[in-house]
Amino acid sequence: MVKVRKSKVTPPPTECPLSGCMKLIRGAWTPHVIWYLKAEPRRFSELKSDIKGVSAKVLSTRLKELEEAGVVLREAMNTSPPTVEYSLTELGRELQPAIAAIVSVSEKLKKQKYARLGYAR
Amino acid sequence: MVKVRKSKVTPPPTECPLSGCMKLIRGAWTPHVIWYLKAEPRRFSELKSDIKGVSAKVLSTRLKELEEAGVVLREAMNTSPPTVEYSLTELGRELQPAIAAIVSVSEKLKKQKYARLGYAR
DNA sequence: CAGCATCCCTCATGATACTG
DNA sequence: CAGTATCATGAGGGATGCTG
Repeated sequence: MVKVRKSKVTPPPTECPLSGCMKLIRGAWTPHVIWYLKAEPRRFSELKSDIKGVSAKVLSTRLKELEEAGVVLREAMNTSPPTVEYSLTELGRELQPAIAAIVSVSEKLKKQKYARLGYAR
Repeated sequence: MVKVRKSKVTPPPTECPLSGCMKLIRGAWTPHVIWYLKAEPRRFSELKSDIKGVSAKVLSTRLKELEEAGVVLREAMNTSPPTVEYSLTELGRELQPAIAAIVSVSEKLKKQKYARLGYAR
């Protein structure tokens, strides 16, 4: 009989903190949005062309979710034609390094994989 | 006429590095797997009970993907009954802080939101 | 114990068209 | 420009049952 060992990793306090994490980065394009907002505020259509392949509907949905979560700030400018600028909130900016770290790891993994397969040259 | 400003964010070298990122953390349970492997190797059924709500099928799929990607190491122990231990590779371990950072931000956002709504007490 | 095979079903995404 | 409405699709996920 194999005994199930007790996990040494403490589970989150109330309910899964990872759930919150998942809600934040849910959606295929969420990392892209945060990525492209890192340097400066961007308008809707700018983001849409920054992020190749995203549809207006999905982009709009993500932006609304991120705004609701407190990651992104939406600011309608009183110009003609009307423009809207999106930017990262202070907390939103804290997500940037995390995403960068994941990207970095995935880059290293890619290289490692090529080497493993002998595609090094 | 509104001019579309050039983005100052450099797009990834060859093709979207964020795609690689997405592939890494794709799947609802991927962060959980990495989270629960951070301290020590875990067996399949241990992980399954660590991660409440995950099905064997999905867990198995994620583990296979992560192993294929080079994030997780699978080691079959020659015991009876057979046991299999999963652990993080060196690069896999680099993902841990990133996930922790995202969790941290999501916790802060949650508190901020409660405060905003007046549920502070 | 450690999975794989199957069936089903929901949700996110994509495309298209339209509005303020 | 900055979206919303509607429809169609399909991949990911859950449940169950079976194998080595």
